[in-house]
Amino acid sequence: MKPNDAARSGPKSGSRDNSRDNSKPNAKPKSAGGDRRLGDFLCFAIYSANLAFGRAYRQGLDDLGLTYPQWIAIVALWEQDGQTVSELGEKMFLESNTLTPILKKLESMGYLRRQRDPADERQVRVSLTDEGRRLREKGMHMNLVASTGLKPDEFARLQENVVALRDNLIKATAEEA
Amino acid sequence: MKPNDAARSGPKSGSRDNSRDNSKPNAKPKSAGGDRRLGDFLCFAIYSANLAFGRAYRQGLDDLGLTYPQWIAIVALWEQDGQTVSELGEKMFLESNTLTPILKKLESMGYLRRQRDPADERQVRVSLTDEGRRLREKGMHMNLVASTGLKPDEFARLQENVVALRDNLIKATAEEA
DNA sequence: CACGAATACATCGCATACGATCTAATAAAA
DNA sequence: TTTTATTAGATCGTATGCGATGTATTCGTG
Repeated sequence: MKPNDAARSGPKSGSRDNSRDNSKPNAKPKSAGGDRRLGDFLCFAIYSANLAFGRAYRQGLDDLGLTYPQWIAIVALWEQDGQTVSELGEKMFLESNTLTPILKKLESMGYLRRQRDPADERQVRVSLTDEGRRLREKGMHMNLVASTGLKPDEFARLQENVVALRDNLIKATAEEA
Repeated sequence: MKPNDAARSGPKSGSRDNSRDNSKPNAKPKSAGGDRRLGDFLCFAIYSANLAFGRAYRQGLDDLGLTYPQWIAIVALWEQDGQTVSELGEKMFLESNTLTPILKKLESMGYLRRQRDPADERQVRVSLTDEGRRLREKGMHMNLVASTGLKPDEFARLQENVVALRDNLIKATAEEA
């Protein structure tokens, strides 16, 4: 089978039409209306930084045999055990449609238990098993990437600003509903 | 929305202290080993901020009929047309396994063309169609969320720090290979 | 108590991410 | 010039995110 039947052949002379070369508008367009370059988007900086973190953490997570969201769930449960799916979701900023499969997977791996709350059968309480706690301890010793290249004060301020940004975005998004 | 406290009437093995206290060691554990709370992880701040951005942008993107990575691709191609898949991937921090399906989708929507470079048939050059450019212009006028809640100087510094963080992570990850 | 509304999860479909692997085309070496 | 290695995309399987929807349980009101 051909690797690609589309995108093949074409009138396409050697001149690749860089006619559209917007490489340098003029001055800083900034937040005017939108003709900004990719590098000017804060959202893209966050998006790509998140990808970078995922890759930086991959080795350590592979050693644990976990994915990133799985690890987050373990950490969150270690902080407070017996949370409901909703509560856990609030902390992880995820909803049941995303969280349930992750929790089921972790349960199948033996790291946690999911059980309906007898007091309210709608709710599912999630709690770490001993093995899950051991995994969390194991993760302690693995310093998952320290190479942020930021000075301590920059690091702290960055952390605060990112959190503030996140919370503002969430608030603003919720408001316009 | 969240009336009850967790930790109550757990059906599980009784003696687990739900309120997992985590006894503050003394000072900031920081980069020590890892018994940090979720909120102390910079990676989690970035991760959740990225989720927040995705939600904040969703309405505007829905109006365009695009997803977030699709929109990024359009923006990147508008900056420079006729890029190869690799070049585009470098800017978007994605590889062909992720990028190809996105580009194929955008092609099927009529926003871009994918054609093998006659000079090197291994490469695929991607270029916006007129319709793709129109979409980019349309996106200009939609100021996708301004509510970061940050003062301009904070915003700029945050942007720089996030970019620096990302690049350092990538460099560090590449080095240990 | 009946019954519709609200709540808490779960399921489904689509769209990323990404490791592993494949193919075709080109480059490098023998 | 064969042979081999490298390169650029594409494909596949797995795991998120998330909108839309389904289902069981509980709540609220008459």
